[in-house]
Amino acid sequence: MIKILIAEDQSMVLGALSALLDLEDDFTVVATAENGEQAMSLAQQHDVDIVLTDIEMPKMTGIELAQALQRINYTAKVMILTTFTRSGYLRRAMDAGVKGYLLKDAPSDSLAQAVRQIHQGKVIVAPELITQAWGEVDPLTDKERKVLRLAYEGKTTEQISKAIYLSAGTVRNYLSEASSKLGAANRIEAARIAKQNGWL
Amino acid sequence: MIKILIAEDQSMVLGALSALLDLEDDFTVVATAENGEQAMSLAQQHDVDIVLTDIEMPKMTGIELAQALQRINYTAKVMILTTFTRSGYLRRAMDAGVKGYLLKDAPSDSLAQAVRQIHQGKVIVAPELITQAWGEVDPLTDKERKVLRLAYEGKTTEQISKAIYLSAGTVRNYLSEASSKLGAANRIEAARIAKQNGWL
DNA sequence: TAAAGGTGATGACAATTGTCATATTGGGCC
DNA sequence: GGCCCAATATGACAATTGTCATCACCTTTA
Repeated sequence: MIKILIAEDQSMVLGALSALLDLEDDFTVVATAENGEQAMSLAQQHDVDIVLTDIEMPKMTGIELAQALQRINYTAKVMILTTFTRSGYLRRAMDAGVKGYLLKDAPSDSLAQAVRQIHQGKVIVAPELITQAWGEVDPLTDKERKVLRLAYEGKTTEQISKAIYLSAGTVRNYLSEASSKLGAANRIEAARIAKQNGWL
Repeated sequence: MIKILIAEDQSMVLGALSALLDLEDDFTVVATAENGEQAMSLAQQHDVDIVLTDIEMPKMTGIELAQALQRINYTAKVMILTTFTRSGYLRRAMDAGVKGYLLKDAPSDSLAQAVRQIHQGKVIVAPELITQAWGEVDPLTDKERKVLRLAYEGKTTEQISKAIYLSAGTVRNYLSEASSKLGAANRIEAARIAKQNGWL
């Protein structure tokens, strides 16, 4: 019997996934969580084989969850199930020791199969992502990322400079540099590109 | 037996929802679709009681689907199941004759109950949305919306003006007007506000 | 210790954007 | 026809943004 813990912040989807996996005779969903923190504590309470988690969740993302589990040498295999096709996410997930990365776009009957394969020790990555995975690397520095994130929210140069304690001129330099690295014509486009690649 | 058609673009979620609803003895999922167009044609082939659909889908949104079904006097009751809490969406859904608007955040066991109630002729709206629903009305004109959408993508005034065959000056006027209506300091913030309210 | 490299700041200039007042145009409609 | 209105344009000006060269300070490292 493969013991599964599911973490997913949309209750409806969580319940539905749980129903889907419970249909399999060799699976049992031992616990469910609506955020990463809860999943972390439930994982420690239960004996679990597979942790199936989304990425974007309140309090703790799925990737942070994987990192935290890795840090305490937790033996369960972590599997990401998400909509995000950003190569940045995949890379970070692999670094966190994740054993599977599936997309919610994949047919629902492929999930059970993937769970079994990962349980057997294989590593599964959504085919759509394999090619692009080792493509471009995030070219942004931390400062550029931070500045770009604020610009993305519509903050002006002035507001950004106050928010992160840098001079307005420096902020503009970072934005300009980011745009140029990303081949964008302005801060908005730059932010969109970064966002699309999971760099933001 | 309540006959259900499900439209949802994420296969995994579609399959999971299908599994969830099939657990109920009085339900039968007669068809599933991955976009609105497909749902439209399947609805016409099958005899269906409830159409359960997401909003954002390729080819045809859930709201457009509801409108199309309303136009041909299709008798099935349409139910929206989505993540979007934008009041704009809810309003447009109600205008399209939708009988239920649930959030994916709601507990999964509330879905079956809602389906039954809607089947009995009730109208169900997620409680989180009821209060804000009749709040602010979309203040944007069609042109403003169109211009703002392009600006949101990082297009410059010049590019926008070419895309929609208006002078650059007029585009700037529209953007300025939109910002002022929305209380935003610049186009980016304006676009974000509009987006948040489902006006974009 | 000197060279190299990273981080942040400045100044200058052009381009773009935001704002506003004021045209122009082409319907509806009395 | 004449009037009103909405949609679109223009021009002018200030503010913001994008770009670039250069400088000042620290660390790191050879």
